[in-house]
Amino acid sequence: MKSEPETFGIAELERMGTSPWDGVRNYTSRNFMRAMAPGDRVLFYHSNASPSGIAGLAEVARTAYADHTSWDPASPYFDAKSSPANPRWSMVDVRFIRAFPRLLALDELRRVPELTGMLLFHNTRLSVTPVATPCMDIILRLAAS
DNA sequence: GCCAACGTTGGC
DNA sequence: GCCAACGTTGGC
Repeated sequence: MKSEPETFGIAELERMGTSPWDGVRNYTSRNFMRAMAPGDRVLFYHSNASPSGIAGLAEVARTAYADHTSWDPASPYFDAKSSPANPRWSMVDVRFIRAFPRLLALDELRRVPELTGMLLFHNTRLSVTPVATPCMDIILRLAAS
């Protein structure tokens, strides 16, 4: 799951413990969130950063529910086509597990042959993408090395 | 700040 | 339902 660290980074999640992952306004990403189950591991990716990359590990704490920021006119994520009666957008809750001792930069990840199939590299505009278990294991091992 | 990729909108 | 125009994301 991607977030711009200037807006919401791994440090904020650590401070909060558990946080709603609100503001996703892309159907593909929303659907990936709807498919998540509590306990699913989440890689926290810092986008639009220098460098961008994976900053830590979290987990899904609550299955998808309506993203109420979508009908809040004061929210930057407001969507006039969403309402409490007809919520268009969803979010999950995410719980902090750990920050990696070092950032796994996009550049480094791209050079790992076993990871080349990751949707992260192929649809760079998706803020939520699934990670295959073998990729997850490789990444967690990289983070520990 | 530029630009490529791509999702969304809306006219027809 | 097509597709051009436009907006957004995100790497660099």
